[in-house]
Amino acid sequence: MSRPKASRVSMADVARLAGVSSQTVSRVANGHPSVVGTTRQQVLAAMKQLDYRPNSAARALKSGQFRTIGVILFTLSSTGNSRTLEAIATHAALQGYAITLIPVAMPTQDSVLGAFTRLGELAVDGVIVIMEVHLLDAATVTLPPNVQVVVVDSDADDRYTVVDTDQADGARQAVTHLLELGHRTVWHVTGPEESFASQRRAQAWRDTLAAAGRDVPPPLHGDWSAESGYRAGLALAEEPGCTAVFVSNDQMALGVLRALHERGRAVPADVSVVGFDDIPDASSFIPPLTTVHQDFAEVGRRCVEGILRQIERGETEHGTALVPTRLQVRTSTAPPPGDSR
Amino acid sequence: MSRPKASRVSMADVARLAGVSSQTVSRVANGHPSVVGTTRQQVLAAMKQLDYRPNSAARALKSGQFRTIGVILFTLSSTGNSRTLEAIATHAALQGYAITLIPVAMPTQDSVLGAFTRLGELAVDGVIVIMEVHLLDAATVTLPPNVQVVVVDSDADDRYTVVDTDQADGARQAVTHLLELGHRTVWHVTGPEESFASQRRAQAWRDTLAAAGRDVPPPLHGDWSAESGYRAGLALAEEPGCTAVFVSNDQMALGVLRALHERGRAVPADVSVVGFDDIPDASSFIPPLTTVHQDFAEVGRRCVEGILRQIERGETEHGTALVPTRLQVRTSTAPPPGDSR
DNA sequence: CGAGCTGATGTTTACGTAAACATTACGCAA
DNA sequence: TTGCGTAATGTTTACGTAAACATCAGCTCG
Repeated sequence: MSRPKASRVSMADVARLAGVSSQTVSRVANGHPSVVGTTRQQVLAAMKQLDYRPNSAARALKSGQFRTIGVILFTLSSTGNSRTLEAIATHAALQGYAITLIPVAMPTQDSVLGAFTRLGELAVDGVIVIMEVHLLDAATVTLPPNVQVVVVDSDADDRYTVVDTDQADGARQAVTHLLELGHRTVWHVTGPEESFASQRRAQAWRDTLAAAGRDVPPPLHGDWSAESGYRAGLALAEEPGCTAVFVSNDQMALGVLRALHERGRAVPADVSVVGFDDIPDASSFIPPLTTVHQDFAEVGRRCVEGILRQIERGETEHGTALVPTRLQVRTSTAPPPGDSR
Repeated sequence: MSRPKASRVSMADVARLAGVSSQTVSRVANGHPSVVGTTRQQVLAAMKQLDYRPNSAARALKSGQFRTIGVILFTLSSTGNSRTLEAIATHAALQGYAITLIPVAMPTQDSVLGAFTRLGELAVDGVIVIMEVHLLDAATVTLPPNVQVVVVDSDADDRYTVVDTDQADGARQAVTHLLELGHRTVWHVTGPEESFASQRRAQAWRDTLAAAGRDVPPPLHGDWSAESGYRAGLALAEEPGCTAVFVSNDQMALGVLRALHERGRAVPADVSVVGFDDIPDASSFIPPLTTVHQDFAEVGRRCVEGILRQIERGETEHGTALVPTRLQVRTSTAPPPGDSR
């Protein structure tokens, strides 16, 4: 085990060994052009010999930039959040930025406020918020100056740059698919009320049915969890007229599938089910789930792009970027029973 | 929108407004006892008025500590990793530490090496590695001094502090449960070869069967994905003697369930299935899955504890902490067919 | 042949904080 | 009263880096 006492090697140490000034070392470290080849070689050799590593704290202090992006989120337990985070981390690393995680213990304004307060002292150049913005409103005042914000899952709001999956179009594709199979109408299991994503999926479901002149059944409410989907599914199993369900995420769809199975309603023979997200497991549900594919990687990529545009180029126009979705058809959907097509 | 030009407020600014020296401001900021009440009030008022926020870069430069922990991981797509990360982030925040995420694009030694090199320039006091350590070996040399390491999923190895779920005991519980139900033996679907977790679960499966004097069927190999579990499940469905399967994680178990269902083998009437992890969705599988519950939150908590012990108290004894597991019995397990108990 | 320029390198300084040391002022004991 | 200790606060300095400015040598061109 190496002794931990080894104090850090600084530019001055390298400079001394290489017989140059520390400024020259700095120039070599930052790839400044006006250093002649032989000098550069000496410095590089000295760096290597001493195992020199730049001190990011000093660099940040001098430059005022941390090359770090903070990500505020409530939970990693949803596939969407963790996949988005992963994509953000990957793309940020590619651009030479680090990611600092700022978990919010509970989705209350107080906790969010606390997170933002801590953030004030944190070394970040920008923040990506993966959370409903209405929780953000009260916190705005405490945001430090010079810190940029990009938001996922937001109300359309010109105070922030927003990146989001095209929820409405995804829901429309799901409902249209079921109608085209011949179903007279489509039932719906929503996510939690506070979620803008859930709201938009529900609204698009309603609109699509209305546009086709169909009845709009009362929506059932879930909370994204498979368990809540199971409860909704039990209720749906009691509705004899229900032949098609659009569930607001895949986990709840899993619960719906189980409830229907337990109640003896076959999927897709009796009831067709469509989910939303296309989590990796969806293709292994019983039966494999037809679902709206979300491109989380793209969402993450655009978040990083957006925040870097603000940090590095000082752009402040707050646009909304919608990432398209795609319906992934598997075997949980079919024409309604009695349909002979 | 506030102008982003607002340059940061420093201690000197606060000191000027409060009519004290900047050192007094520093003392107030750090809760130093020897500041009299009235002075403290003045300083606090000035801080508030100017919206002062300490500059963490300067603080880190001065103190040599970043109050930040780096977390290196390969992917967030597995439930275990993201739940562990979440727990780490929560507990670190509680202790006043921030988390920096260091994603490794691919699980190759080169990528890991790259991550560690970047890490050298990164502002972290310690690192938690959620990854098989054999990928770590080549990278060790490049680890900066003064950076402590805690490892999850490791070989027993006294070079690092290791925190891990008690894989072996979990697997033993799973197999014992099936044997006690009356099954003559238990088949097994493994995770990827490189994973120590998978290796240990497989070894414990083998040992438990051997200790009970049972035959050890050839293990089937998966890669943690539901799809790979499905393929293993298809093979198992062809084994008439197979009445019980221990699958190395819940996602693969999901695939096994689908394969058995498609091949007309009823679970648990014909075949019993046990998983590992107890992901939230496991209770909504068809049928709800009996599985080994992992306490990811506890793993995360102990990781943070371990790394802080090294960072703050300089302890360097490298122990291994095993977090216990618990068998969560649901309805995917039953006595074998023909068993009349 | 020297003025002026250019390219390479060195010197000074500032970033914001906090440890170490210095200076007050006040109270209490001799 | 004087001297000394102590509590409260101020002053100096260093952390490692990089921008700004300074210097110096060599070279071109009138």
